[in-house]
Amino acid sequence: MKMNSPAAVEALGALAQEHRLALFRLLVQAGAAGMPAGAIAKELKIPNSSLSFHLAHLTRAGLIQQRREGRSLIYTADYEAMNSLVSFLMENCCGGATCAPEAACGDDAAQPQGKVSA
Amino acid sequence: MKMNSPAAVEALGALAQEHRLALFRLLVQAGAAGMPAGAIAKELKIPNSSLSFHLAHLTRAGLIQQRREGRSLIYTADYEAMNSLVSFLMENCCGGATCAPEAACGDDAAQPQGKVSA
DNA sequence: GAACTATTTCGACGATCATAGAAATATCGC
DNA sequence: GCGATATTTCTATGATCGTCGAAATAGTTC
Repeated sequence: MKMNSPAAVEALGALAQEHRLALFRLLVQAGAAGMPAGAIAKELKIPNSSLSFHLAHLTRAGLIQQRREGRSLIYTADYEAMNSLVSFLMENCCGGATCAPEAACGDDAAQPQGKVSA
Repeated sequence: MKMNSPAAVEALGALAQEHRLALFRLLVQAGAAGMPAGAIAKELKIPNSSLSFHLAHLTRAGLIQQRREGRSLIYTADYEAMNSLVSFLMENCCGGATCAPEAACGDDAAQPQGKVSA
């Protein structure tokens, strides 16, 4: 995915909030298995309506994705977007000197290993 | 540097703004040489007062640092803070599977190579 | 198709943020 | 100390954001 300034601002803004940051990190750690909205709300201890607002915010920013599974909506972190964001932030780091691996995660390493009560 | 949730929220919030993001990336690319406030204002085409606001914001978030050089204040990106932030974001990525280099930039690679009119 | 569960949308409130001109502060060179 | 340059603080205004109860929507099961 190609990252640009407006998209990066949107993504960073989405992450710049306590609940959304915790939410995103939760999904990052959950791996490809993801988590249903209800479980997230319970984990983060916030009302469903608030969670929904934050989920929509992160989704709009392209940081997480949604899939339906039964009557639950499962959310997963978008590792590609995360990597793009990080790469964008570090672009030409240190004036072009080769110094950053520029991050890479999930593209082919995100195997499901978490528990999901599906 | 140890990163925690409030600090990460502050850092992300600082970056979640068009001008500040451009400013930070400019400094990231400027390397250890950094840039004086005036040059930044000219580069980003924003009023001094606005720039000062944004510089203070990024400084408070711990993402940039300031040093005096003559009558100019030189700002530099704090690569360590940037790396900490990225690492925090990717912590236990993919459920602990080894997949991310977790970023590294500047700690010993940020050699001055830009021009500074000192 | 009705009862049930999971999740989202609506609405209203208070709080925080971005902007930029004008005035104040700091440093320099003489 | 004075004039000049560099940067910050002050101040005011409009805009955006986070919260969460209540109602609405979507999907499941029988």
